[in-house]
Amino acid sequence: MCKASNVKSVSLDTLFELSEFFKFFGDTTRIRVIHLLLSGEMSVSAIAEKLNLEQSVVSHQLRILRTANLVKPTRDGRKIYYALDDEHIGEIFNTGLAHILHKKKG
Amino acid sequence: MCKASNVKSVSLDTLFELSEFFKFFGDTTRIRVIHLLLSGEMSVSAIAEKLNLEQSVVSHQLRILRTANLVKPTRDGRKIYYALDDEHIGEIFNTGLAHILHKKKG
DNA sequence: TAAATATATGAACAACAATTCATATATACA
DNA sequence: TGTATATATGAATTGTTGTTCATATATTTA
Repeated sequence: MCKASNVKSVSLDTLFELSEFFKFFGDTTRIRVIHLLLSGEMSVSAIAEKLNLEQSVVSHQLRILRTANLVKPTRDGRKIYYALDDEHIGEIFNTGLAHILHKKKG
Repeated sequence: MCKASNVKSVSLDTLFELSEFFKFFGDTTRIRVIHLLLSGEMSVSAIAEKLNLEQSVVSHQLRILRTANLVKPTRDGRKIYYALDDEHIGEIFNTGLAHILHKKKG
């Protein structure tokens, strides 16, 4: 028998995946990259320059995001342009941002 | 001159806070606690029992969430009941969950 | 094909975070 | 007041993660 509740029960497995998913947003470098890509695709070198980061730092973090299918690379010549690959990313980013901004106002 | 964009620019400082905020959701233990508290307040021992975790593990993680004002303790006798302290938490949890569930379906 | 440019990646290192264990604090009750 | 119960916390340990540095791969162009 289940207790009545308005909150859906979530499997242990899904909760684990959920925490893994939030981890992608839980790093300054990655969140800056995500924020940048919200405005559109950008090459690795452009990202590095814009964020004032070493190229290898950006590449390493892009690999993490790419492996998780959060960003998608497209090669053009010797440049590789990265774009957000999931329509939910902006929504999650903005939900968190709304919280932070709301908190700042007191 | 600014380039036209539909995406709000966010300060470095705010992006850092945002990533720090998402970190709270980026741990299995904490996300399980948060999920549990979505149904209502619960004592430390009840949380530990329900999640099959050591009491000190739960207390340590609750301290992290408490310090960030994500949960709020209320003492009743020798028990301390924890409840979610921020109305946005459920929203963020559900936004992430929707993404995970959507992904699972393919 | 050689040089230059753009990106990726492996290994080492450093920083950080979660758990464990022991113990401290606080409350209730006999 | 002494004991039991509930929770918190510090220290040590372990596991994880991000960065750095060196180098590899891929593409373009001279």
